[in-house]
Amino acid sequence: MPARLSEVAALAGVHPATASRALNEATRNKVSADTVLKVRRAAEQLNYSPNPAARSLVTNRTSTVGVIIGDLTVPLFPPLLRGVDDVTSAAGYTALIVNTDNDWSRELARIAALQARRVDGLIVATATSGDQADPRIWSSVAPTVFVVRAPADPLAPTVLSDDSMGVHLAVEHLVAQGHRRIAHVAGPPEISTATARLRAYREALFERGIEVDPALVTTMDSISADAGTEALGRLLDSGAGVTAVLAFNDIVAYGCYRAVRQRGLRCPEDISIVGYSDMNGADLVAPPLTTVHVDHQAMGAEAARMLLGMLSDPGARPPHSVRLPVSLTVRESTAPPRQGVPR
Amino acid sequence: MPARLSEVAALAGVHPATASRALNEATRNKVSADTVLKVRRAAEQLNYSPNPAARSLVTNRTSTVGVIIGDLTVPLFPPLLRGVDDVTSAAGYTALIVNTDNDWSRELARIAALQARRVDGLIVATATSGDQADPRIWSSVAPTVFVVRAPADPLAPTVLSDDSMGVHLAVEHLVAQGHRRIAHVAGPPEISTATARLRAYREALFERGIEVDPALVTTMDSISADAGTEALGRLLDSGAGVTAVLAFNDIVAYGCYRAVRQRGLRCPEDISIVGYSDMNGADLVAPPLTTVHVDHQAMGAEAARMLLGMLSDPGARPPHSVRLPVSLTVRESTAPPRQGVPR
DNA sequence: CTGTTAGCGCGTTCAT
DNA sequence: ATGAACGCGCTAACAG
Repeated sequence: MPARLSEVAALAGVHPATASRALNEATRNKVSADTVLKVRRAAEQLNYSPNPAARSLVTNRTSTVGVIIGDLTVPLFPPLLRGVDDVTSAAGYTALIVNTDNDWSRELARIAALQARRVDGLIVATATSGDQADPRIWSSVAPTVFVVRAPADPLAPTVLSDDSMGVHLAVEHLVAQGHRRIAHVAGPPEISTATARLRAYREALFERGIEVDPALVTTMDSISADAGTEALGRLLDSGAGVTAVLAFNDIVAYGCYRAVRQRGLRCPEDISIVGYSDMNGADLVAPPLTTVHVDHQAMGAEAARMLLGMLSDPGARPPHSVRLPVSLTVRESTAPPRQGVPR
Repeated sequence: MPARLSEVAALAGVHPATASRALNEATRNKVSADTVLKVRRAAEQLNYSPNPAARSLVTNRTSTVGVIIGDLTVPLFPPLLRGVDDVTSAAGYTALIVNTDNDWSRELARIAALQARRVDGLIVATATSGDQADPRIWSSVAPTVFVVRAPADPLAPTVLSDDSMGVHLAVEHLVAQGHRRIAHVAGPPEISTATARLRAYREALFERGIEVDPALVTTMDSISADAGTEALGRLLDSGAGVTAVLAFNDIVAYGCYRAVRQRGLRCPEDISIVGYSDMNGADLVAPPLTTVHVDHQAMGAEAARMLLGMLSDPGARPPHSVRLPVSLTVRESTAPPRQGVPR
């Protein structure tokens, strides 16, 4: 049982109210310098830490934020949570992390649990662009920041990465190596990032004066290695003359590896493959994957900073959404096409 | 602002204390059946949920448990947390997850934060067998269950997986395919699982009447793919005549893949490789990895159950530690040795 | 079975 | 600058 404020006050020889004022940043100036010192000493000596329940009860805040994610085993989430945790815990907040399993009813249940816990704010990484994603579902619970996935309401505070930039970097890299027949294995259109990357892919080719051939795009209806294998397999068998592939993400790229191998082709000698995300382990596969590096930790940190800003100044207008830059990590899954660089 | 208990009571036409009794499982029997009904109806109508701060203040419990892990990006943790979360949240508890980054000072700071939050219990997945790991550091904060890693005190409640069983399954599989020269790329001796697996490796060979050749064991001083590449490389170059390798874990196995490839050998045709953990993605590498499957989700769930048991009956003696069984997932990284099965 | 009373540990008035 | 008094929302002890 830790010490109470009254014990600290007694040891310091002051009234509990004074001790409270001395210990709290905001009210410290209403107390003489040396009583502050006495109280702090006493607190330290007794190893005092305020009872958060008692504090919550009067301040009506919990210093907790809920973080809603789909599936923790998806490799983008651990670094994202790390980023969130770094800034929240530095500010004295605790993150309550919730796994929805990408199940909407489960998500609703967990939101209710977070509400019951009286979280001060919410960081949501599960919003999809299509369905029932009315942002009020979250923001009626507490101030909310969206991250990684775009919410239905474009005005809601959001932290995304720059998909357009990533795709342009990838295409740029392939084109510089001499590729002209660059395929795209796209994600399902109800995922906002899938449509964004597809659009950027077309743009990037167009800007470089390369024919945008619809035959070079396959759309998966789910995101998995198997879907990638199947999708690229079709493309390869169609005789479209592909020399390079931009996969929707790293997992799909792994599936593409398999499709290439199954046909007795080699990566990168016969086909170059570029992933997206630079997930944990992308350097360990064979060949090590060239991929767009997304700094998910920075995204989590930025989302947390944004949310804490909203909490510290509830009156202010919601902050502008941001789109963080990405970079290209070149490894060994890309090389010039067989026939060499045309001149 | 959610409804308060007094409002529910007013709507139901009873005293707040009665409403409280009606709403709480444990005291419900002290109230007539139809007042329970009235109160529940009122609560539902007002969308009542009790203020956890107020409740904590009087019950002196927070219905939270702290979960301490090393690094969330290590793939065993996400499923483990999932297991913890499943059972804790079903019991009305919230898990507070803490990343120590495998940094001891950071761990101490986070333990302090959890203590400040008044967690009811602790699940610790970071204890190493060697150094400063006095279990009292944790158990002085709250009742504690250790999971995945063995604490210094063997009597502390712990959930481990059966390393011996896993190694025996792996060796059994290799021997059944005709391997006799089975190497082991072992982890550093200060990791408790490393010594356990090494011991089991020797045992398993011995029990099958196979020579235990010290030249077939390399010890890494850190656990990484690079260390695995380097370690198996030495073994391969030593001319010890290895036909199969048991790696400390999957990551190390990936490193072993590289060592094999670098020498122009092939897996599994020239060298069979077995991993340990069956981490996310082990089915996606080439060749898909044969590995000992550890059910980390089950371990997390079991640890949580154990902890909740301790919390619900503080008087009882601490529960016995358990060691959960593992299984072998056979994929394509193992095959009979080149010269075929000797008879 | 139900109402009354008290108090959990704090921050915040309002006096002094 | 400090002390006194109050109340946040809830459960527990005690009456009736």
